[in-house]
Amino acid sequence: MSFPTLEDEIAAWWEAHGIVKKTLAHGDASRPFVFFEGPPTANGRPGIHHVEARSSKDIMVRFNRMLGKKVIGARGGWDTHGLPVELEVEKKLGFAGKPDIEKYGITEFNAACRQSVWDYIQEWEKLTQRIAFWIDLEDPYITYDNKYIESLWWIFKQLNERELLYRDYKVTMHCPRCGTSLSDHEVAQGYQDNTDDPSVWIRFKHTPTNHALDAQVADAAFLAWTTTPWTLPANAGLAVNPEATYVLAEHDGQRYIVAEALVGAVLGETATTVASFTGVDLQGLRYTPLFAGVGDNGAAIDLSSAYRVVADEFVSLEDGTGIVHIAPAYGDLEIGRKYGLPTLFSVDLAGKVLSSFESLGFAGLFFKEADPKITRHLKEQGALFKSGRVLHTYPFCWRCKTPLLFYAKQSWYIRTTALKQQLIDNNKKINWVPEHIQTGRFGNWLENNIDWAISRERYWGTPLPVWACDNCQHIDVVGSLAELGERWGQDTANLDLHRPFVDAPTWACHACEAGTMQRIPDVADCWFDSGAMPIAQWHYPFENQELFEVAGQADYISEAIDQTRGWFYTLHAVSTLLFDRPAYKNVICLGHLLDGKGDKMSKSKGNIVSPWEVVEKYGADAVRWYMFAAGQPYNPRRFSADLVSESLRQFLLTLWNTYSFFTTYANVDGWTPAVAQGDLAAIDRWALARLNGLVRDVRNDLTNYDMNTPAKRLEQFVDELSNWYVRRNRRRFWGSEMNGDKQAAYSTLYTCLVTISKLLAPFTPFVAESLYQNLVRSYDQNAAESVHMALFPEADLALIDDELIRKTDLLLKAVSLGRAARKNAGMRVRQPLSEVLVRLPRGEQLDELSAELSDELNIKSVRWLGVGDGLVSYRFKPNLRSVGKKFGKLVPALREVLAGLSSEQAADAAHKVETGASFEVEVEGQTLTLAADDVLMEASSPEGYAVAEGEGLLVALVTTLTDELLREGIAREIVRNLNDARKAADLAITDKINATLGSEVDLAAVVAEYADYIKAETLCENLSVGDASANQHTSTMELEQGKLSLGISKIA
RNA sequence: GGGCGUAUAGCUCAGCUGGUUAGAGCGCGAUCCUGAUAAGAUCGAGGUCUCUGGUUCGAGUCCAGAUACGCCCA
Repeated sequence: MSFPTLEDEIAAWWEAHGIVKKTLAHGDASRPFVFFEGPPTANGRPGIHHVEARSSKDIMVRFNRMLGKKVIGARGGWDTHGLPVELEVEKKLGFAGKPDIEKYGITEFNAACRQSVWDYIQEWEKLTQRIAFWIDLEDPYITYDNKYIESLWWIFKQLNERELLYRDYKVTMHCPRCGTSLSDHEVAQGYQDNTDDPSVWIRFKHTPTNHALDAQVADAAFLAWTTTPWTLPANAGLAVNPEATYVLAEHDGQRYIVAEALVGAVLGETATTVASFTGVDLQGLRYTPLFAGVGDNGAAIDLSSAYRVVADEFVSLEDGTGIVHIAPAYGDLEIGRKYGLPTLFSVDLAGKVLSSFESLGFAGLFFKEADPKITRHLKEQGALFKSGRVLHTYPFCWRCKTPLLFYAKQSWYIRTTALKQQLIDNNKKINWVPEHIQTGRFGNWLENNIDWAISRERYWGTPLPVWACDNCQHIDVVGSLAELGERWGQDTANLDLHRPFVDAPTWACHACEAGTMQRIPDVADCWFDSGAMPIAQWHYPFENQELFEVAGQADYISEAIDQTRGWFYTLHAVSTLLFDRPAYKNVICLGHLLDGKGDKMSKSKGNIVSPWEVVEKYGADAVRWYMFAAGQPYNPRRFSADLVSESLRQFLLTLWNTYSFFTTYANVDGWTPAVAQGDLAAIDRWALARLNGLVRDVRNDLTNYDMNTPAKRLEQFVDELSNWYVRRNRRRFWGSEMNGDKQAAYSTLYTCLVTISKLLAPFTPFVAESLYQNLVRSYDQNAAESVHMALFPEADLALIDDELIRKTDLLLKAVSLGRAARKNAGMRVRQPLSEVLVRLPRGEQLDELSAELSDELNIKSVRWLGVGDGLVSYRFKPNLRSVGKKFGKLVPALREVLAGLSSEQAADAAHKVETGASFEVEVEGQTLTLAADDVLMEASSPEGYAVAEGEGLLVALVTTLTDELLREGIAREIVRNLNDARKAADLAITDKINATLGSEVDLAAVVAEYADYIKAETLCENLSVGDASANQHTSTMELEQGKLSLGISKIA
């Protein structure tokens, strides 16, 4: 059995019959199920984690389609813009940064980017198909399409009209040499430990205004610490921790304000505390600026709100002075904005000190070189408390090793904070799997929402549709190609909406009638592309307006946890901004797949598992099944190919074996499902009860977006079907003529297999299809053409006989104990025994299943033990669940009292408990009344039997062997060995034989009594005793009496 | 540094509102069963449930703190 081969055949059959297309179109349009495909970029190879993600998407889509719904949005989608794409191309072209791109030409560069995003498209499509993630790959949405971009423009215009689009500073990590901002990812690559930097403590002299503490802190100075003296000319404020304690301390005749926790470290032990304050009280105090503040590009700036103390949680007391110098332009922009501090500048984008500081002698210096000069200047001004050097971690450009600047640049923002409450409220309407994301990671993120910095000074992306007047700064946001054409006065039909073509249209500003409207150079954050996909994939509102009414909000999406602040957020933000509703109703947030050692898979570690390797070896279904069954997909999980192999053997092969058992005999008997179901035996009713319970549960689980629990239920069921139902019923399928009982066995197993094929369809589409085609379509051409267009099974609740299921569970336990008892007594199962004694838990009886028990254990009779028969004694334990609440602290003593009951007391108690009556015990001087349910009663082993016990059950075997039993045992040994011989001789199961038993052992009595039995069991026509003839296959078997030779020959 | 999550047998994972001897599968050893089985059964070896403290008659489970790892953010 090769699953990969089977899958290839099924895939070919799907292809030949157009099944994927038919299925995608299938379903009741009045019951839509909307799915959003989170677009991957195809400029890298798909990994095994993509198999996980795509399987998780597929299973829910398939399931809902099988509920009869019409799935909308099952189409491919490709994310094509963004910095990662640009970097990839830069690398290929050997570029060192933006100047190289400008030199090369934006047209050519963007053409290269457009090309590069498809590098691995074929592999993505192949893998998507191979693992049967059924989406329309012929009509994907592509984020660089003009139509897609036009929808984004429409969104920008909406936002602008509602005043949600604005321009402000944003701190970026800037390389002064390359003249570009770096992405977080790039910055992370360039941190260097042990960077030698200055470490200076600065005095900020208090200035009295109208503050309550003015008098107290008169003539004192705030002490702040920094390792970047070059930012001091841009200082706009000082920050303290609102909850920390600060002191006014005297040191060398000077007064300083520092955090109490750091006073020793900063001022030394000799400092004396004059007064102390809570941080929040210092808020609003003012100080004398060190430098004259300078605005952006040297512009004059309103300084009325500058040079004061603010209080914020972010201030730490671990190092420094507990007072933090704030330079909004160089890293503290959020704080500056939060407290209304102006954004002052000291160096420009090339890292050179601004010319405004000319008179101080350090203008034009590179910021690192300016550090000592600035420090000396401060010393001369008396503002330096002390200085030194420090080794710490600092970021450098990963390309050119230049130290990076935190730099506030003008940037475009979407004012998401204006809709913070709506974002939070809409999140409450989303069903998160797992739940904790909703209030945890995602909820917290929304609570701390900051405006969305939407612009990037890059090339390959959706151009912001913002035109600005070069004279009066008037802004015009363009919402469509048509609008652009109108303003520009030219036809835009063939205009590529990418730089540099989109930069060409200009027009006269009608606000000032002097300037020219020119597009700002920025492109959009590519997260905006994917967050807007619900709208842009349909080119809404320019097309598909009716469809969008339904398709604009997803029933289901799924991606990995790293998308919380990525796609999950951008979808949510765009949908809330535009429509004030969540973009998706249900979301499964996958955990990451880790490698065999628990490490993250990454290219750099070289521990990526290729999906192809696993899929080719074990098949897509095995991989899919592993993804669903191996654990909750939202937990991080370890992955290795061996684990897939295990899950294949464990589940798919067991199922397959059960299925081949069925087909083998159905073929022998020419059985078809178009006949009456026959007389159901108890075990048939059990199987159908379990099956319908399974259907009910699996349906319910999947409805709740749980894919792991149903996978485990299916594993459990298939295991029981194979190892109990089939094993117990082999005899019913084998040999006898067709009758009501055999019919019942066939139809029961058939029903189970057909139902499983449908239940499995969302999980393992190939195997499910194979079973379905052979079991259903081969008999019924009117059935749905593919299992994937069939309806998901519905449970017949009337068949779920819980009582029978419970009893069968008990029976299985008794069987298991019986096998253990046989093992303990050294009694092989083939040797019949005379009697088994079984003590069941109180109130249980298994009379109607006793035949199953004696047959399975090969024991002639079953005797149920009761309290009155004197064979066993009893012992008691408290039933903690009920007794704990009643007796509390007495429980330990009660446990001892019960354990120490005399045999008379125990027998007496057993009689009472057996009838459901209560009994009394003395515990620590108190008389406690114990109801029957307050204790657990266990039977103790009777003497002289082979015994096993557990879970309230006791099984004891009578091991005395009579001659009669021994003869039967020998007969069974012979049957077993003859059947082995048949197998060894490669006979078909229906071949008839002649058999010869050797004469080494006297078997006259056995043969006389059991010849018919042996012949029937082995399809033997003639059974003789003597020497095997020359044409017979011979073998030898061991009996207690000695060796016995066997010979068999096939009857032609 | 912050938020969120994870930690149970050699491996991969269950363990419901606190309850009796903490389970399953794989792997290992032994024995057995079997004309569907690449399977299965029984027994065995393998656990200080990451650590420390607390609540409780009772903690893998609840609370607090710590450690390690992952993701996101600084």
